[in-house]
Amino acid sequence: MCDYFWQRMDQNNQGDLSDIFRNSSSHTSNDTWHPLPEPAGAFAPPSNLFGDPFAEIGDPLLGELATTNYFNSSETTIVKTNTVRSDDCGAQKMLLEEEGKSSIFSRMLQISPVIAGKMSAEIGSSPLMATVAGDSSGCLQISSTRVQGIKRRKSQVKKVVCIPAPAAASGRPSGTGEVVPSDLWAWRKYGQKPIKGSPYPRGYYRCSSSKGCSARKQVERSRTDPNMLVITYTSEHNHPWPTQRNALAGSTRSHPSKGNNASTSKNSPHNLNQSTNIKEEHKECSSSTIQLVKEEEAYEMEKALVDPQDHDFDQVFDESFMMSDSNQPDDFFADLAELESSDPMNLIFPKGFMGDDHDKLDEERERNKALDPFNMFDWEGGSSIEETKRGL
DNA sequence: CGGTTTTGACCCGCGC
DNA sequence: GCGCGGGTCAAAACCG
Repeated sequence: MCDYFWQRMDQNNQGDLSDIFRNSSSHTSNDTWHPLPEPAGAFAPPSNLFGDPFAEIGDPLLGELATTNYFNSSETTIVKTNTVRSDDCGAQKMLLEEEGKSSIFSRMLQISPVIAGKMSAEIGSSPLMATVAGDSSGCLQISSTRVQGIKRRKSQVKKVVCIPAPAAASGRPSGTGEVVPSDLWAWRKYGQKPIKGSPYPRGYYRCSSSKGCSARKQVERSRTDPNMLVITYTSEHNHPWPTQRNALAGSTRSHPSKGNNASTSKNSPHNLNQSTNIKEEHKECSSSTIQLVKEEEAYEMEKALVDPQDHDFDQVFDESFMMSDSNQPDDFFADLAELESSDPMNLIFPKGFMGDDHDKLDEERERNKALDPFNMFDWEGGSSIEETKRGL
């Protein structure tokens, strides 16, 4: 699958997926999807690794989500309509017309954290608010949205990620009852507020990986679907991904399972041992939803939504992924090893984990299963995994 | 000791 | 100007 993918990436000089990826940096507030003249190939290293994580890297949270069977892609479809509706994130969402094919985006999301990150970045870089979502029916929604009715103090870029809440009721809540999935960034909670109209409070987090980093995120439960967490990323990181969490003390205090080692090792992205159950848990979660939203100033979404470029966009994805299998994280990481180390994921995965030795691929495959990148998506309710599984 | 979470107070933008 | 609601601050407590 991945070979096919990369081959295509190499063969197509225009109009292919890489073009779409690469378009992120070229988007202005008015342009639409269009290929760039650059030759295709492996993804270039993020030009702004220290800059906007939305634009190039993609948030590790998203990447981790992307590399699992989190989406049941075999059941997903791309939906294209001209419907505009309100979504949970306070934005309007436009769905894509149903293609009757497996979702390119879902496959994309399973292919690579990098790709998925880039994909989300591309969508997010669009002047439109873009949403990639798998709804409860298994449909993956690719949406262009525009915030309306959201009060904003300043003009700022936001990215909204909607993910299934890790069994809030049974999960190991923090002191305020919220279960927050952690990503590779170190976040420090600095506030919590009850939100009008929502029974669930909103938590405010800022990046503690680096002093001076202005990246922030807000975590709240969806008011319409309490099983969903809405994570809003604001501002940007001004530093690369942390190779190790610097947050240990406070981050584990609320864990009732603090007696075991997981509570202290969970924060290290290199410690991926505790996750078979987590992986299985999310495999079962076919109704998951990811929504990537990048908010910019008001934009004419309607125009873009009828733009013929969209068709090319879909077609490109279809061509690129029709041959792909849906559950190839292992293969992908094996293939990924062929990529240059400029990939930001190398900041995350130990070299061995990336499968740099193909001869040992098979025997390591089983082991890698336990090292599913999703494991880094560390649901803080580690002790509640079994409860979560029972709940599903 | 250095990191976190918690939580009430404060600040700010917006609508009336 | 005032009130409301959301976002942030900062002290206290907690944790490894």
